[in-house]
Amino acid sequence: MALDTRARMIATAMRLFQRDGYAATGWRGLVDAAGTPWGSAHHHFPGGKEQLGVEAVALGSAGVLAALEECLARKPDVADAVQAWFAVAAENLTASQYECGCPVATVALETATTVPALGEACATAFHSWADRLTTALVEAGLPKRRAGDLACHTVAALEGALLLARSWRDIRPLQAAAQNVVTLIRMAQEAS
Amino acid sequence: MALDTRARMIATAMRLFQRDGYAATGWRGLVDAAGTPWGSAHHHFPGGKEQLGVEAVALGSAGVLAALEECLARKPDVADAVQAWFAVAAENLTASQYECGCPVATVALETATTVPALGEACATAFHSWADRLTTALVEAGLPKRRAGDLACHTVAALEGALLLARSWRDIRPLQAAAQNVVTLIRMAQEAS
DNA sequence: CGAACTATAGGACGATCGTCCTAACCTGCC
DNA sequence: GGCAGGTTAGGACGATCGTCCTATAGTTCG
Repeated sequence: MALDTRARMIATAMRLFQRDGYAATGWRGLVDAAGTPWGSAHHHFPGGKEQLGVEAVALGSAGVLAALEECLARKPDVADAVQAWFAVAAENLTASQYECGCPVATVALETATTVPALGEACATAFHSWADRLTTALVEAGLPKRRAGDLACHTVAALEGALLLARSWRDIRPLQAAAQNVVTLIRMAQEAS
Repeated sequence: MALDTRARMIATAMRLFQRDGYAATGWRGLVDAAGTPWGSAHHHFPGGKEQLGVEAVALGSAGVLAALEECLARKPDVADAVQAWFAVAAENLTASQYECGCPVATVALETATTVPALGEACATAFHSWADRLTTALVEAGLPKRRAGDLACHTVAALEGALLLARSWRDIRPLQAAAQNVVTLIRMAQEAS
């Protein structure tokens, strides 16, 4: 099955890119890890490694967004949903022995100023999360401007906390970030 | 002058590592950018690229810590100092055309689980900032536990905001993060 | 059956990687 | 002046990189 091979390559790329980075991950290591044929790499991704990177970032981005969506659906209160979102991130981190933090951040930092296509894919990913969060906060009654700022800060806090947690091999930064962000959201809700 | 060459190599490595990442930066590009002799690379860094990485991270870490220290010295109020710290980061980002965000974050994500020596150097860097911030918050009257959590969240917010700002080529995430963190600090001060 | 298309197989290719080596150069001290 | 140490010069070395190619196997439809 062709789709199976392609999808497996993208999924493996997402995992390796977030663990080792974009530059340090090669085609050969990728096809070895994915168990996919080395000969079809360029066939499935005629755009080369850059195309693979864009698709891997898109897949990771969609996964994080889906997790947020599910938290919002499960928890009627926005602050609770955000808390749950951070908990999912912490769970993924520990379950992977601190290998899988954010599927976008590593690639984003590596390619922000040097590989335009990848930089844009990462920027889009971050925007999609912040946008979804913004609408949720607006629906919770926050003024649009405050909702946007708070959503932006929430995404930043998640990313930074994931970075610290991965570096320290300790999920405490995620817990601290979640607690503080929840406080800010509750405060903003009361003020509106 | 020997020290001059070595120091220039480390400073250039710090800049290139944070722009392109650790894996994507090679010795040859480094000595070209630094204008230092290619033949002395291994002479000054017998530990190889890994040693260069550790020293570059240490230099970057010291720079960020020095900036925080200066903000704390200049502003008597902790919240004001943190605000100024974020402003310095934003200034560095725009002055470098969004190339220089955090000198540690890129390397940290790339090497957290794969290059122990570098991973530890990055963890130490983050800890040094959080520790300094914690003592400042304790001196401002916060209970130790709350000070630690807040310091951790502040560092995470700075890192995450730098990531978003670099990706979006927009310093607004840094401003939003600063504002929210300052709010949290002021609130904690009032509660104590 | 056989033609048309997609996927796999496996490797060639030049470029670049990090490491390491030897010869030359410089500077200061006997 | 001569000699020892640290520094620079420049490149060799094998490994690995991303890209691209031809040949084979599998599938789809006439």
